[in-house]
Amino acid sequence: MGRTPCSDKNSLKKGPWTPEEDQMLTHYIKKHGYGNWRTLPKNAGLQRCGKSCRLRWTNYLRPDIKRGRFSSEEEDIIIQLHSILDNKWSAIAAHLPGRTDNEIKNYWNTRIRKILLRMGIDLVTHRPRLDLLDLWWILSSSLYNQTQVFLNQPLTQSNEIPTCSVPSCNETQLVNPNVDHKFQSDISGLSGYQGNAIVTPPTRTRPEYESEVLH
DNA sequence: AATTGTTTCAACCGCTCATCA
DNA sequence: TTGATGAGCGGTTGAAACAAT
Repeated sequence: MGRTPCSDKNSLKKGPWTPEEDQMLTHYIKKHGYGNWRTLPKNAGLQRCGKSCRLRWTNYLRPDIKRGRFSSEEEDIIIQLHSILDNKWSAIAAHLPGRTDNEIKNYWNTRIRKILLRMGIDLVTHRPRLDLLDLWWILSSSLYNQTQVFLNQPLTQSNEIPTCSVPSCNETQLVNPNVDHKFQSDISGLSGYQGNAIVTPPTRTRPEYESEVLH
């Protein structure tokens, strides 16, 4: 069915709110409550649609809004709830007093999401991405073997790099393939990740890791 | 100092759901 | 039961701020 955008009607104003508009909306709601959002803008003397007024009020003007950076405790909650609720931002926001769904959604998309991706963690399952793990496994094992063979072998006249086969899983220690230096600093600011995925290199074999971490 | 690239976040859009006549 | 309407949600956009070169 669909719905025409409210701003198409009566050439209502769009874009950033001015301090005057904020004041008019706040004053009206404090005096009358918000009741019907559709009729509110007209009653409050605003050239905005009800939807825009509701969004401005709930995401910015509401007196109980908590502004500023998310604490590490809040990050913990967001990450853990996201693993349960997925992108149900309003449901997640219900557990974080003073935070809006929009704010949490933005925070997830701009910060946490990137960190988890860099860690090689699947954003849907909150588990390590095994496709990346396998790829890294093959590449690193191959490189390791090439190095060992090369070091143990007398120099050939042609200086060719010897070829080698990929070892079995049991022979190779596991580290998280996507850990880099930037990640180390990111994760230090992400105390919340209790996730299922961080592995301390390089003390475990892959089968141990899979049985311990992935299940 | 100027330019370019990246990040952040407020705001919009389109859709679904709930309610009511 | 059905269609109209309002509220709310999640995805996306774009401008401003900031960082890097």
